Amino acid sequence: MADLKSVPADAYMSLAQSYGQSFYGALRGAEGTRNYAGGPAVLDFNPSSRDRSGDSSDDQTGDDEDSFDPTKGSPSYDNEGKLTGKKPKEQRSLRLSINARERRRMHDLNDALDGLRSVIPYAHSPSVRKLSKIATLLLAKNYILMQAQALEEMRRLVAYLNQGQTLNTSLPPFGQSSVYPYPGTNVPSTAEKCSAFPAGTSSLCKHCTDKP
DNA sequence: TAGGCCATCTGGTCCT
DNA sequence: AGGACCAGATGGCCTA
Repeated sequence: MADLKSVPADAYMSLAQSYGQSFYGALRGAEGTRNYAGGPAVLDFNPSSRDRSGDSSDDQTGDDEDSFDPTKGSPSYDNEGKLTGKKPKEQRSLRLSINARERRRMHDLNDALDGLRSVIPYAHSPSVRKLSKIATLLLAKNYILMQAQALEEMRRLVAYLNQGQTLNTSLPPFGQSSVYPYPGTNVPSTAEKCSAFPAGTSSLCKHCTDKP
């Protein structure tokens, strides 16, 4: 907990602001919402201001042009509203290609996050909700700090054993590092999840924010 | 039903 | 020119 306390609240606020809308919330899972393999993805993104003759790509390849009809679309404009040289169909094709690439990039990012989840001390059973992205990152940071502290502890112990030096007893007993995300168990309760956040309360934790 | 979390699309910027 | 990265916007799903 100590490490998370070290993260200033205004840092969270600035992060929240940078993400806009409601980025922060409860520690919750999203297994039910992870459906990018054929997920919804059919969005009508700001149709009034953009060149969107067809719907959005909703497959993995990004080359879905079934609903695109260049004859129905307006002429090609750039982001300043100026006409561009590319035909609408070419523009659409390019856009779909870019979308697919971005989708792939985000999938890679999510795969990396899954890998991170798999190595941090958190319950991995199917009955336990998957950590959110932000919780994964925060707990990973916790875990790294805890490991660093444990390593330092071991070094001191080795030095003591080798040289007969006095142990620095200010450190907590081995394995009881204050930065360990959820001490004592691998299956955190809501309160334990809550305690992983700064100062005992956090806008990151719905359990905290629901407190009176 | 509101809020949280997410995937996706999109345009902008930077780099190769 | 094309790709990578980023952030904003949007809508869907889920939970309290």
